[in-house]
Amino acid sequence: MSAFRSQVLRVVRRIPPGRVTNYGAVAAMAGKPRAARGVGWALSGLPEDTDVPWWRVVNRRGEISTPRFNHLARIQRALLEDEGVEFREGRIPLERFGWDPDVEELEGL
DNA sequence: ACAATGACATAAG
DNA sequence: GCTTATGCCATTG
Repeated sequence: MSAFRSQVLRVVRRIPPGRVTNYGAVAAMAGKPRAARGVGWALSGLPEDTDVPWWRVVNRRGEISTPRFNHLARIQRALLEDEGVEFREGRIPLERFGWDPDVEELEGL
């Protein structure tokens, strides 16, 4: 278990329900702004019973980046919709559901 | 240490 | 907007 992976999981756990973020942002919050791929790897090894909301992590376009040939993508979408996240033409409007620490404070004002 | 892989990101055509 | 190419980071053989 690398420190990087622990950080990634810690960050993903902070993502509020009904919101999504991208790998790059998670990587940045984990301390490695360019480790988006590392984040993807970290999430790929998560167990099903994990307490980490990995489904709130999508790619920069707001699309589900999980393998299309796997059930994973399907359950991810189901979980997101269940939290109130809307899918627009197969992708999520990051302008509304995209989560960023800065935006979080702006909205909280 | 090197090469290859991956749930990525960004730039260029 | 889509397809390629390049860069980046962590992990594995």
